[in-house]
Formats: sequence, structure tokens, C-alpha cells
Amino acid sequence: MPELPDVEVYRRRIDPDALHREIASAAFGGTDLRQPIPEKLLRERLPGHSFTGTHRHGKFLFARLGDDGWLLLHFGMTGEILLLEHDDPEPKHTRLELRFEDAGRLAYTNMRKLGRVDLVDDPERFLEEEELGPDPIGDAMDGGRLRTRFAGARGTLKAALTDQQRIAGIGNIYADEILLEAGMNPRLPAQELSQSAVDRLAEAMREVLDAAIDADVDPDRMPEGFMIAERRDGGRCPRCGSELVKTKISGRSTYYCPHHQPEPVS
DNA sequence: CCTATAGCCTGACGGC
DNA sequence: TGCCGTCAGGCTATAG
Repeated sequence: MPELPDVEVYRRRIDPDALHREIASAAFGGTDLRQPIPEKLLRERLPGHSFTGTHRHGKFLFARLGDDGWLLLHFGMTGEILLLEHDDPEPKHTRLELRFEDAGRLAYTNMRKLGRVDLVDDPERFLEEEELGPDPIGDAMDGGRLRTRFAGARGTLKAALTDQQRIAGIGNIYADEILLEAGMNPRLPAQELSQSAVDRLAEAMREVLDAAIDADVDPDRMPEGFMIAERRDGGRCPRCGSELVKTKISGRSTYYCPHHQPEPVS
């Protein structure tokens, strides 16, 4: 489930519990991610060091190793961070496991090969090189800013929202959630939003992402109006009970409410 | 230049 | 119960 809110929750697992604990060893799962994990380098650089801070930008998580760079984690569609006690069983699909001197453990698991574990010297430079857009909650993201990020977008609103180079962190699920909150149809041409609509969208973005983080991305604790639990055939709008429309937009499954998010007129 | 579409991987689920 | 097709929250290489 790793979109921005999920990654933020992972960050908040590391922050209170895994900082300033000396890493004793690094172990690997055997099979590689599509982009190979630099095992040799990680074995050299992690043991004897501690994480001294974390940073998240969009769907990327960085854990600082003092002055010796940062561990970079990306989760693809199925990655997770788990903090474990010394006697907890090994989670499935563990790709990287750090054992701390005090015997606790941190695991990065990923069922599929879509994901990334790496070392970088400087997150800011990394993000520039990737040409990633601003983070919608970390950076001031008001309507004006959002409008400049949408400049030149000729496709649908949904495509623009999930384009990581425009805004970093929104994926398929939360794009749909934000569009319901904003009352906008995913197929609206991104260019055709009025400034007041862009203002509303920026507001919806922040509200939805903050609420999901506050709920710890626990489906049972998500706010009332969220459609995430209704993402299935026959699912209904949590606000009006209309049957959700399921369709495909730029190759991704998309759900929307025909009442709250009427078709663009063209 | 831009956008849309396959394809990467693995597991879960529904239909027969 | 078992097999098979379909689909899944990300991203990237390629086609148009």
C-alpha cells in the first residue's frame, strides 16, 4: 500500500524506535529486487553505525547514518517496514534485516521485486536528479503552487496527480480519494481547472493525506467519507450511496462517484 | 517534446 | 480441491 501516507507511517515506526541504536549486522533475503540491493556496500557501511534521523519525500524514505550518507528505501507496491523483537519470527519476503546491538531488529520486506534499497550521499541531490516534484504535505502546497506544478499537463487530472515529477507521493488509491474529496472527475483535463478549483484540490490533497496518516493508514480508522473500503465491484459512495463507477485511466483502475464527480461535459 | 500503453514480479481471489 | 485467468496501491522502457 505504499503511497505517501503509508511511507510516512513507516517513517514514524523508525523514528521513535530505531534511532540511535547501533546496528550489529545486516542480512539479506537471497533474492534481489529488480534494482539490485548493494549488499556488499551495505555490509560495509551499516554495522557499527546508527540511524540519526529520517526524512520522507513523496514515496521515498531516507534514514540518515550520521555523516556517512543515508539509507534509501522505496517500497514499490508491496514493501513494508517492520520493527521486531529479537525472538519474533522472520517475516515473509524479508529483503533486508538489520539486527541492533540490543538484539532488536528492523526488517524491510517486499513480496514483489518492485522496490529499491540503496545508499545515497545527499537526499536533496538525489531528489533533484530524479526530478521529483515537491511533497504535498512537507512543502507548502497551496493552490498557487499546485497550479504551477500542473503547468503543461495535457492529460487527465488523475494522470497529473499521480505524476511524481509534478507532485511526489500520490498514487492510485489516494488520487481517487482526493478526487472524491474535491468532487472532481478523474477524467477532467488537468488544464481546464479554474484557479478556485485548483485551490480546492490543494485543500483536498492535504486533508486526505493528513487524515490517512492520522488514522495510521488503518482501514478501520480511516475517516467516514473515504472510499478505500468500497474499492470493489458494486462498491458504493460512502457519502451518497451511489454505486461507484469502476474504470481504467492511464492504465490504472479508477473508482469514482457519478453523483459527486460528474462526467466532464465535452 | 509529450502521453499512453505494455511489462515487470508475485500472490490472492473468483469462476469453473 | 485444483487449475487458470485476472488483477493489485509503483515505475520504466517503448510506442505512438
